[in-house]
Formats: sequence, C-alpha cells, structure tokens
Amino acid sequence: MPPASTSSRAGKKAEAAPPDQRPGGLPDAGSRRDRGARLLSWYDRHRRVLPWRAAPGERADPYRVWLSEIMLQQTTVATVGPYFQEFLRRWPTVLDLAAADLDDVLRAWAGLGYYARARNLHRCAVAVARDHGGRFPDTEAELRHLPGIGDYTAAAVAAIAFDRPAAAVDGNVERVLARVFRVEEPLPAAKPRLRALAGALVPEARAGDHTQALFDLGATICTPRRPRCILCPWQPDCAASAAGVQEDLPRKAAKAEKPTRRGTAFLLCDGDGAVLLRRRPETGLLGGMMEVPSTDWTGTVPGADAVRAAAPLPGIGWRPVPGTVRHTFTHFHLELEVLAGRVPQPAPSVPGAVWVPRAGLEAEALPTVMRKVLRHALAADAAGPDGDGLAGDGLAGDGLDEDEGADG
DNA sequence: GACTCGTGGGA
DNA sequence: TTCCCAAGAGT
Repeated sequence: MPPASTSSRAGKKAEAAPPDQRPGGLPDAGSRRDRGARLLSWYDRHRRVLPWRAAPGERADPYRVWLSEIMLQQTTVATVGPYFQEFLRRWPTVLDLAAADLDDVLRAWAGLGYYARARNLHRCAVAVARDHGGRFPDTEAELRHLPGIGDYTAAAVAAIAFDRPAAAVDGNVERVLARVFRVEEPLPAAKPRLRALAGALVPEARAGDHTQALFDLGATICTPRRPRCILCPWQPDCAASAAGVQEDLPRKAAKAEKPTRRGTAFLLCDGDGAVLLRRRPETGLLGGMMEVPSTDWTGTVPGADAVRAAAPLPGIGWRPVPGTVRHTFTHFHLELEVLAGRVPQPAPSVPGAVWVPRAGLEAEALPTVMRKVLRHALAADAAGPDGDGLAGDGLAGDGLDEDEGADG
C-alpha cells in the first residue's frame, strides 16, 4: 500500500524544473500522476509478450502468475520459459500441482536451481488447495502467508493477477527507481527507501500493468549496463540521467569473496551400467535432490582416510577419472575429483542409495553440478584405457551434455 | 542485517 | 577467465 504522498501541492507545472531536487525524496502528486501515465502509455506500445502474461485487457490466471513469479526469482526469462511450459503442461491447475508427488516436482525443477523454491512451490499448492478451496487468495496480506511467497511475490501476484495496488519491488524496480530518484545509498541499505518510492508510484487503476511496465522498463531500457535512456519514457524525470550518473546506480555493497571447496565424488556402476545415486538431505544445499556419493565439500582436499570413509562400498578398485569438475554456486566454488568403480552383477544393495539405469538418469532429480560429474566421468569411462565401453551408447541421447565444467 | 541457497548467459 | 547479474525467500 502506497504511503500518503508527502505534499498536497499538485500543480507546479509552470516551472520546467529539473526532476526532484531532493535526491531520494518522494515525488509530489502531480509529477507522480504524470510519470505514471507516461509509463502506462509506453507499456501499451512496448509491452513484451511472455508465456505467463494475459493478453491486453484479459484477466491473468493467478496460478500462472504465481508459478511464473516463483520460477523467475533470481532467474532469467529465457531460462524459465521451457520450465514454465512444461509445468503448465503437466500440472495445468494448482489442484493438479497440489496432487503431484514432490519428487516429480523436483525432477521437473532439476536444473533451475534454488531447489527450496520447488519444495515451497509444492507446499504452497497444497496450502491453496487445502486452505483456500483451490483458489489463490486475492490480497497481498493473505498471499504473504503462503510458503515461498515473500514481500515481493505477494505484491506481484496481488497486482498482476488481481490488480491490487501493491508495490512489487524486485531488482528491476530497485534499479529504475534508484536512477530516477538518484538514490546514492548502496543496496541493500537503500531497500526501505526504494520501497517507499515504489509504493508512492502505484496507481489505483491498472496496478498490474504498472508493475509489469516497470519490469519491462528495467529489462529493456533501464538495463544494468548501458541503459538506453534515449528511449525511456521517464528520461525527462530521471535525476541520474540528468546528472549523467545512471551507469553508477544503483550502488551496491561490496560482496564477499567466494571460497573454494573441494571434494571427491564416486561414480559406481554395475555390470549393466546402472549408476549408484543417493538423495541429499531435505534441507540445505541442493536439498532433496539426487547426487553421486561423495566426501564432504570442505576447504581442503580430502585425505585418503576421508575418501575411504566416504566410499559407498568397501573393497572397490577405484580408478581416478582424469580432470576436475568445477562448478560455482552462489557463495562458493567447488572442485570435485572423481573416482570411478564397478561392481559385478548382481549389484549389491547399498543402504540409502539406489541403482539407476543409464537411460533413466536424465529424468532423475539431478542438479546441474551432478550432471556435470556424470557427464565427465561417464565420458572418461567410455574413452578409458580399458576400452571396456562402459558408457556404451548411453551418452548420445541421455541429455547429460558436456560443458566447461571439467578439465584434464 | 548477514548468510544460505543454483544456474546460465553476457560483457 | 572472471565477474556480474536475473520477476527473492527463509533463517
């Protein structure tokens, strides 16, 4: 809900004054309305067509809006596209998703990252089905109570799906407003100020279009680098542009350096090429996803004792796979050495682990880092000195594409 | 507030 | 190669 405007003077249009002289101050009512009208006019001419968006004038489906907003958290439109379509195909309504098995949801989410989102997505669907009769609540406050829905998503769904006058402040909006009002304070300390500015701009009518207009403006005009100010409907109002400092805003606090963690992973195959996998703990990094067994990932190379203790079976003739699998998470780099081994048929059962046939790997809930490990180790295995063709024909069509994660 | 939590693409 | 970033939430 927008805070009350800070001024009652509404008509000082005689002065062609530069935009808000007080950096970071709230706009007066007159300039606010004018800005809002220009933004919506621009949006009507330049709105992007996206899979989750309703056609102009049509009502958005709250389920699609919510699903897209969860997927789009810290994730690009291009990445989300195929996942959104596939989820919609498999689970056309929130009730379908609520009835799905969590593991199926995790499998479908694999590769998209931030896997707590997938667990909360399912929990949220169940809550909507059980507590709200299968219909999303239409207020920001009620939405905010659902799993996986924070301040931003509650406002976005309320505005886009229900046209409520809510201020959805994401990275795009923060950037646009930090520039328009020349907010010099760095993020994240500037967030309260930016939220207040965003709230003051929300119109009573067409709040959903206003919200999406800000997204589009941030995505196509007011971009992080080289903003295209000449095309911006707010350029006449923009304090940063007037001062030529738009490229410097928003300022951001320095980030911590990423440490490197290291570990040893075990690729164990049976005589048919099936791979031994286990499920990670429900919470924490890659929570609930599948993985190949490995040592802990720590700041130092695991010693022989640690490697032996972490091996899924004793007495395996482990062969080192040449090279290193590298992967970068949000807050650390990971370097994995891989040991490959084999057991004869019939493969022994391993507590807490499962044998997955080669052809079934792609459908597993395997995060990208584990697909890198498998691709790396299986490729090396196929080309190994034994020439035993363990990988056989399994690589061409199993979707485990090689990337730059391995060297050697 | 400070951390944790993925991934892929672009400069 | 390295860094930055993308429609953030939970603890």
